[in-house]
Amino acid sequence: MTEAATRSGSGAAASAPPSRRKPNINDVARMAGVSYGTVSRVLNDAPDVSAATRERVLQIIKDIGYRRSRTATALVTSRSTAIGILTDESPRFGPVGTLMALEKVARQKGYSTNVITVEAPYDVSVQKALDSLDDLGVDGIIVIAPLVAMAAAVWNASVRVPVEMIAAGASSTPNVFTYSENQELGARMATQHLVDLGHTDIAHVAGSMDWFDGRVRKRGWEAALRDAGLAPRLCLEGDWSPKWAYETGLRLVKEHKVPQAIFAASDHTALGLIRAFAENGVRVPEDVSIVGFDDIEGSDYFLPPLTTVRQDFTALANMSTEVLLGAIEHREVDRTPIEPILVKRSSAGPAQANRPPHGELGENGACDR
Amino acid sequence: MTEAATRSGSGAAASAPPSRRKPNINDVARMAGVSYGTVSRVLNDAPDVSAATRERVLQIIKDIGYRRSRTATALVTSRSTAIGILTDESPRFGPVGTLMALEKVARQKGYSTNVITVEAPYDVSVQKALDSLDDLGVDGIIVIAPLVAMAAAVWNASVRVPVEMIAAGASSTPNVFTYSENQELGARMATQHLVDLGHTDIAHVAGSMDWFDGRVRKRGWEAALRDAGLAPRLCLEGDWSPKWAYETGLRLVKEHKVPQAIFAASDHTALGLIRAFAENGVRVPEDVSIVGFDDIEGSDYFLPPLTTVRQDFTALANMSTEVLLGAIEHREVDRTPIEPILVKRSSAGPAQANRPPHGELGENGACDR
DNA sequence: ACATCTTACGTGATCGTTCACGATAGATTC
DNA sequence: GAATCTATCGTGAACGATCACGTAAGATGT
Repeated sequence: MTEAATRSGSGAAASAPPSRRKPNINDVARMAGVSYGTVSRVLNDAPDVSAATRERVLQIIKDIGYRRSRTATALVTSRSTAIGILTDESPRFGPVGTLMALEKVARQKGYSTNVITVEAPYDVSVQKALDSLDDLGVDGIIVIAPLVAMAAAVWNASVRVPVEMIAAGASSTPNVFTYSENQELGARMATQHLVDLGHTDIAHVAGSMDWFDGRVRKRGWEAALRDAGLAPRLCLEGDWSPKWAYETGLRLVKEHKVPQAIFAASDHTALGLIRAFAENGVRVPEDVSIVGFDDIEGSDYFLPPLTTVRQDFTALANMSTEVLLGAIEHREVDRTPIEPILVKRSSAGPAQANRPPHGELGENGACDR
Repeated sequence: MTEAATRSGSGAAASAPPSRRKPNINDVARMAGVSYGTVSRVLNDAPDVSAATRERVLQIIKDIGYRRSRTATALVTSRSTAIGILTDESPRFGPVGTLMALEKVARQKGYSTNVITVEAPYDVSVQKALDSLDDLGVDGIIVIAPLVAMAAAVWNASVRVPVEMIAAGASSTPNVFTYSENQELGARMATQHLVDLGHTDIAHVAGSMDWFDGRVRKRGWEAALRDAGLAPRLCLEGDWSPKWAYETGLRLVKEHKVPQAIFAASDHTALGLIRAFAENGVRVPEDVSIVGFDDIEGSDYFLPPLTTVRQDFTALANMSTEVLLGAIEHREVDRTPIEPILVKRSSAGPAQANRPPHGELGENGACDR
């Protein structure tokens, strides 16, 4: 642990420092022997300034460490080059990954970010957050809205700037446009993988239908089954928690309803399932194949390592900021959704000939609770 | 999925909307029949304004939906009521939890947040980020600095505003003061729990010594052992990953060096260890007791459910913003660190009489790589 | 009735920029 | 050599607030 400040400026942690006033555009102008207007021109790479003076001004700027005040610029231009990000307060895997990626991408494109988290009940918190963001003068807003209720609040809110919602499979409105990764495709890929392995009895242990992710992953599962000419059978809706999944797994075992294969709506769900099965001598993947969704950290070290679907948050962030910036700057951009990828590990194996699909349950297509 | 905008303002998603200009302080003044100075006074609850006009102004403000421009206020007061948060780009459990909690707490105290993520090499990215935050005009900065290299970069940087670093066990400098949860205590509690269970051969599968967390958790383990009159034996330093822990666990099994009990530096580390043991018939907790650190989501559904140490991120965020705001507003605040809590589940059990501690290895206190 | 003090409000300057114009100089044209 | 053009630069106003003063009217004291 080295000591401290080798650099010049005196830090201000302890108490009010005498630290010299920050230089402004007039200081630069004076030192360069020009007017502030000219400095402003070089700052904005505007024409009408000779190469010589431009060079001189630039040099002074570097010398005295001048930095343009974003506040003043924002005030006069009424553009802040900042975007607002709204997200749920729970630090869930998907939203957080998206958030971090979003900040990085936005910064690379010259935008700073203002993050505000919201919580239920959304109708009040979302409008308040949107207003705060508006106060901050953001040029546009990206809402990470995994929850349907949260999205609804956004739809009903009023904002003066462009709003983009990252919500899988949600529809756009005149006020709010939507972008997302193609999670339905991810779910299809997961299910298709199980089909390819020879399974015919593929259940879905779903997430919450209060979440777009839950809805759309279920839809993907159904679609893949349909494409394969298979009937959807067992489908249980939960709340994403390992706890619920564990209890569900226990019930499945007790009622002898463990299917050949399961597409779990998330890795956490898969985790609970696996534990319930392991405790009861049901082997994965020998007795039941499982594929998850998310590829959370550690999922490659589950017992067994989990076959799952990975989303590319960086790509998602890239595309969605591009889309928002396009709306802000009035240009058309491509909006094709990101495709997730299937990560094959060992929790899903080939169908066993000696273990026929159970036939006593599952009213076609219906999802139990 | 309801339709759209029930509220007044016309959203701006599609293209440039005609949306009426935002009202400013002069609009309010005119409508209330007073001068902008008076409006400013009611805005700031300043004296020298009669109850009647105050009421009238307030009503107008509400009626026309006036909201004060934070930009203009920031410009003239040179205070933004915003704080900057610097964090590592990797969405790790601790930092992310802290980040989310920080935003919420700051907002509740009337501050908005500007988040910037940094990545290695830190010496350049940190100074750049600090400068950006300065440009944004933040009143203070909180750095979530789990990595020693990141903290070093902060120490060497220069900033004009108060900087607080959340870094477990790091020391304060004149420029940068430090605050953190008491992770050493957490590690002591974890180790002490193992001692209480009757174990005498307690190893530490550590995190990375490039992280404060790694350093301080190891220190806590050593201290607890010392207090119990036990000699520190096996200690392996890793990189937090389940992968490394898994391989380490495998090695331990192969070399017959599996200790009675292990304090794992993180839940992810514990996860890798458990898998290696499970694959080789070493039972947890019967053959080896394990306690982790973090209480990540799902750790209660590991096989077996993990005994671990939980940190209260909300409390941490509360205290640390309080400390920063104290520095900004020049008042003294209490700085006693937050205490973590031990969550007892089933991965740590009583020592077995029939399994004596191995004695053939571990050069006292030394940590192997 | 005069001076003085309060209370309530208006006014001007200011923060650090951008932007539209106006002004100056030298170069070019006839 | 006068007129016009172009390149370069300076100036004033504006953005939306805050804050220190200035000032008018009514309350108070003698």
